Amino acid sequence: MIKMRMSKLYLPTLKEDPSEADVVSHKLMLRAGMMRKHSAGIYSYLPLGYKVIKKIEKITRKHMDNAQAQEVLLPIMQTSEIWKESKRWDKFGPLMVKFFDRKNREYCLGPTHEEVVTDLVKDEIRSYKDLPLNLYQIQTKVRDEIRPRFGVMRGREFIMKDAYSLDIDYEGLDKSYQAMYDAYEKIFAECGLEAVAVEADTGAMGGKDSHEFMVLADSGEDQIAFCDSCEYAANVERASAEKTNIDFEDDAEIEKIHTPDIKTIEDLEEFLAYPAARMIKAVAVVADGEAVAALVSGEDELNEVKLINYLKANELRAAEEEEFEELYQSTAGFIGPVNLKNVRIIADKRLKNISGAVVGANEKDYHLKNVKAGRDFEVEAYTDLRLVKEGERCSKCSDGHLNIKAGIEVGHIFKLGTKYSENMQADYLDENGKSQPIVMGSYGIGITRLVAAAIEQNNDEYGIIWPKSIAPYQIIILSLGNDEEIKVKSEEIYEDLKTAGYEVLLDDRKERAGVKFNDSELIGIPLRLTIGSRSLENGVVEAMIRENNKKLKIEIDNIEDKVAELIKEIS
RNA sequence: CGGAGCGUGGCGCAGUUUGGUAGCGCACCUGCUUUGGGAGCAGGGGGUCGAAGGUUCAAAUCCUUUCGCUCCGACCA
Repeated sequence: MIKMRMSKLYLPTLKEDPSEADVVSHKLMLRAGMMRKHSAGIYSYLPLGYKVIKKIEKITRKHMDNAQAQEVLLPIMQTSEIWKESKRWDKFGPLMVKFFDRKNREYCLGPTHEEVVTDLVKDEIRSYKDLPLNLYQIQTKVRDEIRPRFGVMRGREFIMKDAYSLDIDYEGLDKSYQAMYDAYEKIFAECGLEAVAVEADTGAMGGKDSHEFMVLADSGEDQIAFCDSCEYAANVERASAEKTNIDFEDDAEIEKIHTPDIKTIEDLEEFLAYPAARMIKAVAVVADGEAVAALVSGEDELNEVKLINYLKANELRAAEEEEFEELYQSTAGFIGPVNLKNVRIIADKRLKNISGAVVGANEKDYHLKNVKAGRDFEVEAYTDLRLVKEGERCSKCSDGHLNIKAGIEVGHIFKLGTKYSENMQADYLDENGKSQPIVMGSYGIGITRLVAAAIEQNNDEYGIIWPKSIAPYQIIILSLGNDEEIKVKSEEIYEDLKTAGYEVLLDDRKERAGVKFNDSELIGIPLRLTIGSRSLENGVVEAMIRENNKKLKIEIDNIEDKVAELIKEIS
């Protein structure tokens, strides 16, 4: 058996917070010697960090295998052809690292593997008898993120478990999807994480249903709306709330008003003494090069994801200064829907019957009041475009209200449908000998992000507190002092516990007690056994449970039984 | 890409405003003491001050360019 003595372990811990980190998991992963940065969003994992990763991978494999998924390993280097076939070469665009080989053939480093899987199975799967199938892998993904952040939370290189289900029809997909949903719940639970499934947007993956698995943490980059009464939980990108339409029942004629240098809703509220609900906010965005004005109430915020989905656009960005003139014949701060030419106007459904509204006049320093929808302007469509807010009424049940919390997306599952199989001609023959596209799903878990999420959820002022299922070691033995008897006893206990099947780390370094105590807390090992002259005289060692930092004396004579008992109690 | 900030021994920082012999703490090496909560004393090693160019008798410090990193916004596991 391999001896893991701390004197030989490559574990460079840091006493001070590194200046490059300011999120707790990032700081602790560096301080605990789990990893080191190579470049922005790219890390080397050191022995301790890699051990945790392997633990999570093992748990993931177990539940994937139990769900009848089969592990494969797909190429990291992928030809541009398959991406062009699926029509995502441009969609993923700058997110992909692209390069040419010596024969001038173009490749990318795989940011995800839908294309490869579809390409792989399309020649092998000929009949409905070959389906269903679920293939998964655990592999490094490369995405040239716009902004890598928070250490391993948003890296440019990260380890992901990705699975792809292949079914004959949507009914089969529903089953495959549910199986993955269930497996995910088990995986996160076994990793000791509190994760919740929420309704999600499908983004660049496409498809219809989608759930994200979120670990609630203040440092999370996602906002999630939860109903306090029913089961409803959704990413705010998608969440909807019950809001009444706005109508001031005011038929007065439209009127132009001078509003010098009044550009924001707040300024207007003050200047006109009208509530924000009376204003219409027109947000100028350019979607795939096309000018769009999105209308929401002055008291609401535009939800860009909802807009992009309505438009079926690839890219959405705010209009630039010059574009207000060129594309909108308007001016920043005074844009409005009345007489807005050659611009697609999409409005939030709350504005459907609005009257008596105030809008920009498309002229510097002027607004229009008493504006009425339908009479003074037309829109292409009324649809849900607003971002939900804390406390609003739930759209699923009548009596609940929405709470908004931050979360870290650790898993995401998609019902892809036939988008890839159709674009890439992955067909099978059904019972009637008729060619049908394979119905697909895709399922991801960010393994390395999960490590960070686990730390975000389990830490204190002293360091990491690993849930025992993913801890790099379950037990750490501190051997204090230079006394020969202590060294011998420590070795003995160490060997016994190893033989009993535990993963044990022995701190045999020539360090002072304080250093050992602090390092053991920093690296978050669930159970610590301290062996020193003070306790040894009385035939006991001191145990400390990292979870609650409680200490107790245990007798050396029946140490194995006592350790088993303690480990069992630890979560 | 837009906005903000930072690059000085391995790590954390001071020094830059006002140009004039590169410093502090931690870590590291040697010796002695200490030894259950990040030790003490003594001695020691290590930095072309992110890079390039310029101004100057003289540049970490002033100017120009450039690269990297972090944070705030749009992307995602």
